[in-house]
Amino acid sequence: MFDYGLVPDNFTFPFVLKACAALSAIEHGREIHEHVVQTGWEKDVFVGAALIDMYAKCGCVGSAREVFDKILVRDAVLWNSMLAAYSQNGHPDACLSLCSEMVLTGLRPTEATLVTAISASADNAALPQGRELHGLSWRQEFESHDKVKTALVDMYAKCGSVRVARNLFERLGVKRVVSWNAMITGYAMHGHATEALDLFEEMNRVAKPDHITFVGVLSACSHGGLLEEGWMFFETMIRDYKIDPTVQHYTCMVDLLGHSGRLDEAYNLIMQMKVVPDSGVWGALLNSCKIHGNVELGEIALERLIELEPDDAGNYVILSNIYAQAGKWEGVAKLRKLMTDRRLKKSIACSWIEVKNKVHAFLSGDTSHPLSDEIYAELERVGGLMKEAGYSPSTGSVFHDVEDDEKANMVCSHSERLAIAFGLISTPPGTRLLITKNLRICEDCHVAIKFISKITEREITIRDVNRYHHFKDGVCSCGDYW
DNA sequence: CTAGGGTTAG
Repeated sequence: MFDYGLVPDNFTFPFVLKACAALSAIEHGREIHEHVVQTGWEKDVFVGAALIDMYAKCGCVGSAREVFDKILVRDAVLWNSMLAAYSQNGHPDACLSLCSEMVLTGLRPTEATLVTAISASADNAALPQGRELHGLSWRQEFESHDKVKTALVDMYAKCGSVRVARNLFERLGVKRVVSWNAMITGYAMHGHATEALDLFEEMNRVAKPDHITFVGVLSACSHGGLLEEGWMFFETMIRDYKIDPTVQHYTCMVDLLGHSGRLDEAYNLIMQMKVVPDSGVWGALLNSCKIHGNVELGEIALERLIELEPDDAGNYVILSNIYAQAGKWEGVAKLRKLMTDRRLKKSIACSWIEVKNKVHAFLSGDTSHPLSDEIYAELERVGGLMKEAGYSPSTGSVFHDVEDDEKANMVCSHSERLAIAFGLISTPPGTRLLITKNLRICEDCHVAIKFISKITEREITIRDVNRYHHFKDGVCSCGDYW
């Protein structure tokens, strides 16, 4: 175009920027951005939205925001692009606060605004926020839109209300593949394997499952420990549905084999698969090694994980736990040194609970809550009842568990226990407690919470980093492997 | 005289 002496205009840029976005070609994108500035189109909302989207798809949220801030007369699509930029780059909270800012300017949200914001609140596992957006959808008369409703199905499932999700799902006008996928995946993460598989059968009569559907189905099998069924679905997917397995499918299979204790088979599967193994696959293997106490494969998995994500402290901690369980203290010491040398800090454990539409957050050993004294008193009271019922804090491996190993003899002040105690004293008897946590639940807390659920006759639901645990009457829905 | 562009759920 330049060779012909032509100057691009406001219609040219969006096309070119879309191409940059599709290729994640950031250098080209920045070059085009310069042309935009030179030709004076930087205040155009169409060009601006395309620029924001390009930067977002290249992972440069900061640059996207600069573009957004320079445009003072904004339309809804410009806002939506910026919301999506945050959402796609793992900043759901920024997405949500920008959404309220948008609403405050008086601009009417569009379908895309709601879909983006609702999915951000799903990522945040923030039920109050999600509910608020549900209300906003009603008021703006978008609740009947199937896209918005599917986003709500996903949000309610991810925020712990599977039944509400199912209800909305049934009220969808047209169930599209994404809608089925949202519901199946929702059941899977709650460990409701039967419901997920029943829904898959039902889906087959009316829609064609895609590769995401199978991620849901396979993860349902793995969370439910259904080894045979998992293999059957994996094979049918390839043979009958002609879907090539992706890393995500392999991750489910590794998890499935690993959970059943078939670690060598899991390792062999990774070695022979035709796609490049990512941190998810090796992470699944490492986690299975932790469950079954396999030091040798755990070491291999960590080696690969260090190559892929050297700064993720969680991986080192898991292998360290495996060493500790096996009594290999020199291994524990070696990893601890490795972590200090690399200046790696474990992420701080945090749990939060919603009570009366308000979120209360707790850190491990936290004493900052206004009701702190009452919370610790309740922990002590319940702790006494637990001892009578036969609970004794596990020793040994707990000293080096996922969080707070310095104060391991005080495991009873782990963040989830504080959140539970707060829930117990601030809700009527029998109310279900819903807690979200940023890390895995430690072994000891898992045992303890089973006791608490029985003693207090409460249903306790905890969302872990990767799945839900439903504690009821002394049993957890994860069947004790997670 | 006309056309053509940006955002969204699993």
